[in-house]
Amino acid sequence: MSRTADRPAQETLLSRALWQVLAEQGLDRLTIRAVAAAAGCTTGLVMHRFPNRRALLLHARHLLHERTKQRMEAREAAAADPRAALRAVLAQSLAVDSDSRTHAVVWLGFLAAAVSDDELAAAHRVHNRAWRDRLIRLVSAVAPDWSTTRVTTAVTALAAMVEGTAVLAAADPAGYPPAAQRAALDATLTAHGLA
Amino acid sequence: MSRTADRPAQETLLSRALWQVLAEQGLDRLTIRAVAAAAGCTTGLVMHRFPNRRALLLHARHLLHERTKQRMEAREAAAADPRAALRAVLAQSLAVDSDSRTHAVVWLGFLAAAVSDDELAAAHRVHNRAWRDRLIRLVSAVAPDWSTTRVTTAVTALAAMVEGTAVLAAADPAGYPPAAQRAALDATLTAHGLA
DNA sequence: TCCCGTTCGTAACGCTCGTTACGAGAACCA
DNA sequence: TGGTTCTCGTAACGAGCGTTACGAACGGGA
Repeated sequence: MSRTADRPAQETLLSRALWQVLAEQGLDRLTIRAVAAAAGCTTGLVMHRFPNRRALLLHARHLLHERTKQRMEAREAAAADPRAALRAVLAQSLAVDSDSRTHAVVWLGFLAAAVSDDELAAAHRVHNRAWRDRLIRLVSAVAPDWSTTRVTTAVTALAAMVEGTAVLAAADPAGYPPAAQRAALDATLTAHGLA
Repeated sequence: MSRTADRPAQETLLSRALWQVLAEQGLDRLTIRAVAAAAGCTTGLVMHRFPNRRALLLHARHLLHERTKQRMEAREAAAADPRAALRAVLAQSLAVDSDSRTHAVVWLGFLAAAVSDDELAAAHRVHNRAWRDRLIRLVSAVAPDWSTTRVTTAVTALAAMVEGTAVLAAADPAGYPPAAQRAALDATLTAHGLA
């Protein structure tokens, strides 16, 4: 070792810079130079931590997954019963404050990039499958007498509804205020008999 | 006039090339050279029809709107009653065949680009507002006794559900087959009492 | 204290991009 | 038929990108 290398501190510094660039400028402007500028260092350090730009992208995708998982498990654990857990987990996808809005923006960016990038598409499929499995478990707990096809269909509808709300709110925050997003979610849960 | 300039034919040729590049390679790879290659001409012709790349982008955005509008009005006009019209208009947003899938892919690209592009964001807001107004009209026709807040909340939920389904299917076609998308839509309409 | 390995800033290379300038060629008018 | 004008292909420029190479700075072992 030499030259004061504080690895963990640099990791978090670069991850924060990565997230910031991604939220403010979008996926296609996630350049080595932009990350270096946001982190207050030079491209040399960035390239010393990541072999190439692609690794930077995949690390950002990993960060997105980590943050999503953390938030979801915290919400589910804090819920009193399955109904509250289902609503909390679904509401976590909405874009209702600064954090969740940037989260939705970053997610939208990776979703759009996945259509012409096999690796990102594969990552999306894995995480989306896990997300659906979680919802299936929760819906089954709330409505134990439903058939599996009814459960999966309801989960598809619920997942699509919250993700759709999130991306629409990401692109038009003023048109989708938090109250409207929550009202739409509550109306959907009530309509499906899951409220 | 000189040198055999068939304007309308070139317009459609370039529009088709534009759409093809957009569907196959995504918004960020929509370059002058890529469009010229897809159209089988040189960059000179493209730059003679469009002043710059931005005009190309905005024309593509306009194309997206035109195609959406055409498909929606045809479906609504062909419906027997308001319920059928509502379902048809919502189902038009799903990604169930080759055309609607590329449509969803292109729409997803512009949506993601809108978060860091004021002009595209404004265009998105205008068209999304018109889309919501159409849904409000149809839902009001199906459920005339609903309050306006109930109608707008239901419309938000319905719009988010179909757009969410479309973008999820665009990113993971195998995970969201046409039957699953239609089943989710039908379940949602039934749950809301609008089937 | 001297040397060495690690760390990271600096600068360059090649590539692709948008954009511009210029010239060749075809239609049209005289 | 010669000149003019519009059309469009060709080629170049500068900017920004990912990536690489190199060298300076710094801490630790001898």
